[in-house]
Amino acid sequence: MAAAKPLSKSPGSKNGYVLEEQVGHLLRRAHQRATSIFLSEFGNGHPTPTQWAALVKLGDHGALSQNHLGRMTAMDPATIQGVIRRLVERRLIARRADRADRRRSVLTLTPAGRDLVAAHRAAAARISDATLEPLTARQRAQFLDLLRRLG
Amino acid sequence: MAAAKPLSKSPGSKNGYVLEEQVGHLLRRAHQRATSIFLSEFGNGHPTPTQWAALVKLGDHGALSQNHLGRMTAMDPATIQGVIRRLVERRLIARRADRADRRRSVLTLTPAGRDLVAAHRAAAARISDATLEPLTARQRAQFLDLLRRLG
DNA sequence: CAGAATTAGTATGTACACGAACAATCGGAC
DNA sequence: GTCCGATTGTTCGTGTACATACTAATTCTG
Repeated sequence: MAAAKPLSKSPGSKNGYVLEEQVGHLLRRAHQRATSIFLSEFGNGHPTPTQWAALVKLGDHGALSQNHLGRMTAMDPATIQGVIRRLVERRLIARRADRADRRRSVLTLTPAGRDLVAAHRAAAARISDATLEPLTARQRAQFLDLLRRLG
Repeated sequence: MAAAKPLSKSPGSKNGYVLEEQVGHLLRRAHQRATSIFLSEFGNGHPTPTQWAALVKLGDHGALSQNHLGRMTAMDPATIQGVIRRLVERRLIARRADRADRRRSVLTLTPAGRDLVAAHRAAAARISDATLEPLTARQRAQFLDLLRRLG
């Protein structure tokens, strides 16, 4: 017997490999959920998660080059390029040439960008809370700790 | 004092909101890392994580409609559409019309698809292991448990 | 100081991810 | 049996994510 037909019961399979038990799959789903919560809380009025990350970091540090900001927010040069372009188009970030290093452009928040960050800090905190909502306080701390180790 | 200049020291900021302590950011980074490990282990010879998920699920269940498979692998209709299209182009999945329901198309693995899944199960298991490598055995179990609750 | 290695930023191509809108079809209420 | 709501699959638009490849500018090294 055996072969062609799918004889297994629930999620299982021939071997012990069950998709929904794999870290990668679970991480993908958790990330999807986090993103979805973020977008619904921030409304369609933009700042996506990565855009928010760039704005916050720039607010914290004042002025950074594009690639430097990318490193701080875990985006490679090709990715941060698009994120910054859209934020510049929306006039939340300003770019000017760096006189000291002509390869670089210096990024800063515009007044509108600063306002937006200030206005959304509370919502951002709520989002983190909502994302962890299924866990108890102790579990949250544990989870964040383990997630950080995985970095 | 205070105002315009970024006076804070390390990652911190005016308020208590530190980007690298937020779940969403940590999940994004962890997911990036998992994807990167997956791609380097599977080589450039394709199956991406989502393609792998679709292939495995289809191997486990034998025959499914496209949207149904999407639900099982956590992909919305628009996303699974592209994933399946690419797998059909690579002749790893076959689609035929469902006579009972003319909206649906039935998906199955081709022999090549079945072979690929069989040949890569071991590598897939290694990937999950490598992804959890920074954690001890107990931490891994804990982490997976918490991740599942977050689903 | 000249050449080599690095770094900043851009462009292109592929692949998720999802909202929104759509046509075709199915199922059930009546 | 017909209309209505739900489902299947597609397309479009926007936004990550990354490899690769390329230019320009800077820094390192001999």
